[in-house]
Amino acid sequence: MDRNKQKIQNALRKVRPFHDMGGGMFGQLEALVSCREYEKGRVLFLQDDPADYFYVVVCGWVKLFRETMDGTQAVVDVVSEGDIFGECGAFLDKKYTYGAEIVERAELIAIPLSFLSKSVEADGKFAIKMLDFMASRQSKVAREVESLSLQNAPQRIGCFFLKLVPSGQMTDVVVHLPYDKTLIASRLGMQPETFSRALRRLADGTGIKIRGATVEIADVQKIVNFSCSACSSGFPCKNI
Amino acid sequence: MDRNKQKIQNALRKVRPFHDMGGGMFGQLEALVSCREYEKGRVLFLQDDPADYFYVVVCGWVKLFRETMDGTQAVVDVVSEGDIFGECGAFLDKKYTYGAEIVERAELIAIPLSFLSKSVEADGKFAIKMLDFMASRQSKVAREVESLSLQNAPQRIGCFFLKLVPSGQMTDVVVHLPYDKTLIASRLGMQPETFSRALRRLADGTGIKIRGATVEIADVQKIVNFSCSACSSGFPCKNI
DNA sequence: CGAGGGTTTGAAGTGCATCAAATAGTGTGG
DNA sequence: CCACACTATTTGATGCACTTCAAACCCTCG
Repeated sequence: MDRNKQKIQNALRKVRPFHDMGGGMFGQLEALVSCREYEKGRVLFLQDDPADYFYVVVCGWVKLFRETMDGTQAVVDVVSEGDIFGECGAFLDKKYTYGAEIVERAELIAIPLSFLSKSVEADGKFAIKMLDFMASRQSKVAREVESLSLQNAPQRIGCFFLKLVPSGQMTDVVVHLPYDKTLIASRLGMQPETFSRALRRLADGTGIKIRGATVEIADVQKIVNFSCSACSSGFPCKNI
Repeated sequence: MDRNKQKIQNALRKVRPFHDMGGGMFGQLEALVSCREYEKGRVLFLQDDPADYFYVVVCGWVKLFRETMDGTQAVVDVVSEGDIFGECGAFLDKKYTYGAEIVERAELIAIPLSFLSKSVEADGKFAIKMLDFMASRQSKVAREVESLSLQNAPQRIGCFFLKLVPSGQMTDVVVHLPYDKTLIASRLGMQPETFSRALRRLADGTGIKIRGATVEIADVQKIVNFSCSACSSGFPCKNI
């Protein structure tokens, strides 16, 4: 039990807008939350479902998506450790604006949305932190829009890889694709076939080596040159 | 003077998150703000400029954009009456995350960002309203992402027209394009030439008539059928 | 009236999607 | 440990949508 509390506190410390949450606030929170494991394929909620909880990702990957009337799916985001999702349900009509599905076995902390709105209302400092978080999230999404309209398929993949590279490392990096290539493809707004071919074009242009789900990057700068000229955030473009 | 105050108060009443602002808050505000006219072409600020003010649009149109290293421009949004912009500068690094340029002569109210952060910190109810606003803004941008990846050019234009139709009206609507076709094109992530041709395809498919900047829509439902099947927000999809 | 930007049209090229099929990879039960 | 089923990924062929470049047209405004 105590171990679980410790885990939750550690996890929250890494997550905006909770990273410097005071002991008092944590005290209120710990009674309310649970940390659980979820299997791949599990659907947490769907778009327009009434919303009660939002989630903090401790580990694993979660796909956020929307579905059109004719059945196609658009991937809004794929989130992981240190991200939160579902917080949109605290506002608007208390409905989720996207669906959420586990794509790699994940541990999640579920927190009542009521806790979030109460905290915002009662604690001005926390409200600022929350707004700060929302603003950065928004600028992240704005960049997605830009990326879709200004970068071609190989460039978008390069951009995606750059975000996986530990910051500071510029040579001989090995990164691991965090989830299916098919999902990466739809995350980047392209078809799986296009992804496969674009990946080859990227490799030809930057000298990276692809072996299954492993990518060996000899020179990070080559990817920067290849991808970032068509993007308005210079490198490093990690989402603030 | 008094007339100006009246105008500002009326304008703010139509704008989230200020629509039901109390008299006290307005009292603090009125000393700080000004309402001015700006000519077409005027650049208010650029991406990464240090931010002091955010703006409320009383009338006119303002383009929000980002520029890449190779000089291309991505239009993030084009806002008008009832919208605010630049509020992102209150958070993050106190920098604007996009540039702003007047595209149709506009009247704007400039409000110090410090007023915004103080109000959020001091007034819990207002903080909630602000977050509500940010959440709806975000879901709007998420829809843009979706729209870019799931709808083709003529469908995106149809979607754009639907947002110009007064709600409820379903037959014999005449709408007026609010700004240059070239700008609409880049707002929708396409080239002017593509816009021109796609507009014709839309007209062929839905029976609308284009005369210069005027669009005559005999049957709104035809546009809905044409555009909305590839979108996850049903009609009406006005941005909440 | 003439200059300049906005808009349309034409022709040609590119990139991505689609359909179809082969191949690799993964987990299953025998 | 192998055979099988099933999924993920790659490859090929083809078509369409959008872009690009070039030029004409239109409209407005000095």
